[in-house]
Parts: sequence; C-alpha cells; structure tokens
Amino acid sequence: MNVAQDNAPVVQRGQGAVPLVEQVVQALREEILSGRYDATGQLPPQGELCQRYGVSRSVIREAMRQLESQRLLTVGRGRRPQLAPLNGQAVAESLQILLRRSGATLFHLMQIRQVLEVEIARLAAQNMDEETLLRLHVAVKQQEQAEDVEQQIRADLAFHRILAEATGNPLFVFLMDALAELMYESRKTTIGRGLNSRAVRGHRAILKALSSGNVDKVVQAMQAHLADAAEDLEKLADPGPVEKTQPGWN
Amino acid sequence: MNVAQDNAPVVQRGQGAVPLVEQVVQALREEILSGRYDATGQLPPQGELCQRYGVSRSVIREAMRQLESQRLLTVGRGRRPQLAPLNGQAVAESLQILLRRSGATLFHLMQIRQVLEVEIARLAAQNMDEETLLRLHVAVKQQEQAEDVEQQIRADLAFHRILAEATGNPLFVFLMDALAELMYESRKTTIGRGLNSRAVRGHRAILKALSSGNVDKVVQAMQAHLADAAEDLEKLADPGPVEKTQPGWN
DNA sequence: GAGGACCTGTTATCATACAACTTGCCGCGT
DNA sequence: ACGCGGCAAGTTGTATGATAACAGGTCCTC
Repeated sequence: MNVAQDNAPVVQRGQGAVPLVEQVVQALREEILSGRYDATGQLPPQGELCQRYGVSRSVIREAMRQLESQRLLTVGRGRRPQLAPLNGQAVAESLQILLRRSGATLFHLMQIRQVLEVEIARLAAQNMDEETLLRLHVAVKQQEQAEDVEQQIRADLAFHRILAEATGNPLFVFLMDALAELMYESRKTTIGRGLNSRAVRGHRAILKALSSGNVDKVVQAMQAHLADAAEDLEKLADPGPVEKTQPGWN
Repeated sequence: MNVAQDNAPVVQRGQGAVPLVEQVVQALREEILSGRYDATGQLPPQGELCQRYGVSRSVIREAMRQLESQRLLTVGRGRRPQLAPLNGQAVAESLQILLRRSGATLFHLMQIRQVLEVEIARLAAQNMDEETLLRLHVAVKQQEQAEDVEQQIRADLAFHRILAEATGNPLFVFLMDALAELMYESRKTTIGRGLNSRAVRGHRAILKALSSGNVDKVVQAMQAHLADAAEDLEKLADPGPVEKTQPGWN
C-alpha cells in the first residue's frame, strides 16, 4: 500500500537503465505540463522531491538545472523552485546558438521576420476588432512620446506583439518574441539613430489600413514598413557576403 | 605566472555573485561557440574542467547538464563530453513545451509551416541549380519506391529539407527541422493511410515547376501541395475549436 | 507601530566515495 | 600473424554528509 499519491513515480534503477536524471526530468516535466503546480506556481523543495523519487539530491539538482535551462522553472537560493512564465525566450536561446554555430547573419534573421510579419499582418487584418485597434493606437502613441530608446523599443515591440496576438495563433507570438530578442541589439542602434519617427510613420500607416478593413492594404503597409527596417539594417552594418552552402547543416 | 592558457577563466566567488554554475555555463558556451573544440569534437574530462575553473565537480556536472539540454554537447558514462551535431532539435523541444503550455494545436503548427514553406519555395526557385534539381529528383524517387512508412516519411522530409537548404538561409532549415519533428506523429498517420502517392504527386508538380524556372508556378505548386496536406490533417482528426485568446501568453 | 535581530527553511557549493561504463592494451590461443 | 577474451585505466553516474548563503517570517525592542 503506497502513499496517497495516485501514481508511483519510482525511477527504474539497475544496469543498462536510463540515467536517473533523465527519468526525473521527464517525470517532472510531465507533472508541470499537466498543470499540477499551476495553482501556486511553486514546486516542492528539492529535499521532498528526493524522497518522492527515491534519488539523491545530486540527481534532483541536475534535473532542476535542466528544467531551468528549458525555461520551465526558475530556482534560486532560499526559494523553492517556481514555475517560469510562458514566453519565447527558450526558443530565442536555442535559435541564438544555431545562429552562431551556423554562421547565419542579421540578414537571414530579417528574411524570416519579413515572412512571418507579413502573414501576421494578413491574419490580424482578418481578425481585427475594436479593442485590438485601440491597443495598437495606444502603442503607437507611446512609441511617439517615448523619451528614451528603451521605451521606444518597448513600444515598438508591443505594437508587433499585439498584431501577433491578434492572429489567434500563439506560435506567431512566441516566434516573434524569439526573433525580437535576437534582433534587440541591432534594433537599439537603428532606432537610436533618430529613425524612430520613421518606424512610427510605418505603424501609423498599418493602423490606418487596419481601420479601413482592407486586408491587401494592410499587407502592403506592413511590407513597406519592413522594407524600411531592412534598409536601416543595411545602412547600419553590411551583414557581409551570404554563403550559399555552409558546411555542417546535417 | 599563470599556465599557458591565454585567458584566466577563474570564476568570481563571494557574496552576491552570480551562481558558479551559470558562470561556468557561459564560459563553456563561449569556448564551444568560439570553435575551440571543433577539431576533435571532444571536451576535456570533467575532472580537468574542475581544475581549470577552480570549482567542484558538482558545479561542472550541472553545467554539463545545462549545456546538454541546450543541445550543445552530449555526455554519457565512460565517454568524455562531446560536441553535439547542429540541428533544429533544441528549437523543436522549446517549441514543443510552448505548444503544450499554451494549448496550441496542429492547426496552428500547420499555419506556420505553410507560411515558411511557400517562402522557401519562392527563394529556392530563385536559387535553383542543376545539382539541387537532381537531389530533389532522387528524393521523390525514393519516396515513391519506399517500402515502409518510415522510409516514406524520411524521403518526404528530405525533399522539403533540400528545398530549405536551397534558400541559402540556414534558419529555414532549422525551423523546418523543428516543425517536422513536431508534426512527425501526425505525418506518420496521414502518410500511412495510403496518401503517400498524393504527396509524391505534389512533389512531382513542384519539381516540374522548378525545372521550368517559373517562380510563380513553383509557389502555386507548393501551395497546392500544402493545401492537400492540410486537408489530410483535418480528415485525420479535427483539431478542435481554435481559441482566439488564450490566457497567459504574456 | 516601526525597525531590526534572529530563527527556520531552502538552495549553493564542496569533498569524498563507490558503481557502471568505454576504451585501449596485453596476452593467450589458434 | 591474427583474432579473441579479459584486464586495467580513464571517465561519468549516483550517493552521502557537511557547510555557507540567502529569503521569509517571527519576535523583540524602542
């Protein structure tokens, strides 16, 4: 007769078995994704998890590290493990690594962004409602009246994020989150060089098209806006020659 | 007088400092990304890293776990840490988690895939050369003559991957890698239900359009192919109602 | 009531020991 | 000479126990 726990999360030991850490990681990930801890957002302390899974604290700690690096939870001295918020940071980091290892450039990043943003604009235009229009209006205004570069960027990102949310497809939000994070540095430079007003004009044009309800106009406005951004990027720093076939993609 | 190492990778200790594990992770990531270990693909054993960074093995081990979960290296009993191959697996896994936590569906995934694939088709058509055409031809033939579902899927993925590589933008390859992995299960079912020949026809059409050199035709062929795939997906299992605004995206 | 000292729970790091696995080497037999 | 089995060294996986650093609440003082 086991304890009151429904399932018996006892790990398999012995020769030729999967390492304990992996078993614990998988088990904990399932528990987290099943929503078991959504109420409080807090996990049991590591010591308790040791008992529950019948492993030493080394194992639990390494599992924690792994889950932390997957942005499922955060740990810190003195506090118990906590659920991490839901955002595209993990995607951004894995993409970041691939970028550096594969030798991709800002140009490649911008190419992806253009594809996604245009489609986002199209879908958002089809789903547009009054409330979203209002939020977009507020974002534009904030970007216009922003005092420092930090605020400008935040408002800029907010505008695009609201659009992404309006698609009704959460993946667009996460992917744009990730791309935004990757382009953050360059954006700081381009916007910082007094190009903020240009971006604001682009956003205004998109907003106007959205109000008109004409999907094609929205797409065109977004394309124009992205063309501006790409141009700024080129002016900022030539991304260098684009290698056609890099070795080692397999 | 330090040893022959160029930089002194000594971690900062003391109160209010960044946890040692994080420092080590960052340092090791930089070393890896700088290409220092590209020659052999092997890292020094953990014991040696302990000495080099002046930390205990617990710290090194947790750092290894983290880097492993970022798909930068692989570790295993008895073997020293090795560099991991370059692919979209890490992106796939982080997206997977976001999918489950945000309640996204196969429909949302397919929407993203359509956007990317169409653009891939366009770029690939512009960059097409004889060798790539040949490789695509081989892939189609393999899919046609495949004997089991496994081979069919592999050939199917190969076709789309060759196209992605032909764009000259590595990000397309990685993103498609990730999406393919996420859709693997469903694809196994759809292709398994005797729909392989339909996919082959779609690929043939794309290939023919590519040979003609007409970009628009290529795009149309790809759109038709994706429409087929989307249709199969719907038949397979209704993805359920699409919630417009899910809570907790922020 | 406000502020600070203190105590408890928890994580961070260390040191050490042993088990399990990989790899290459050595010797044995054919 | 060649192959095969097993031994030995190197390396990672797991356990245990101890100490330091930190967060949060409690209680005491003024």
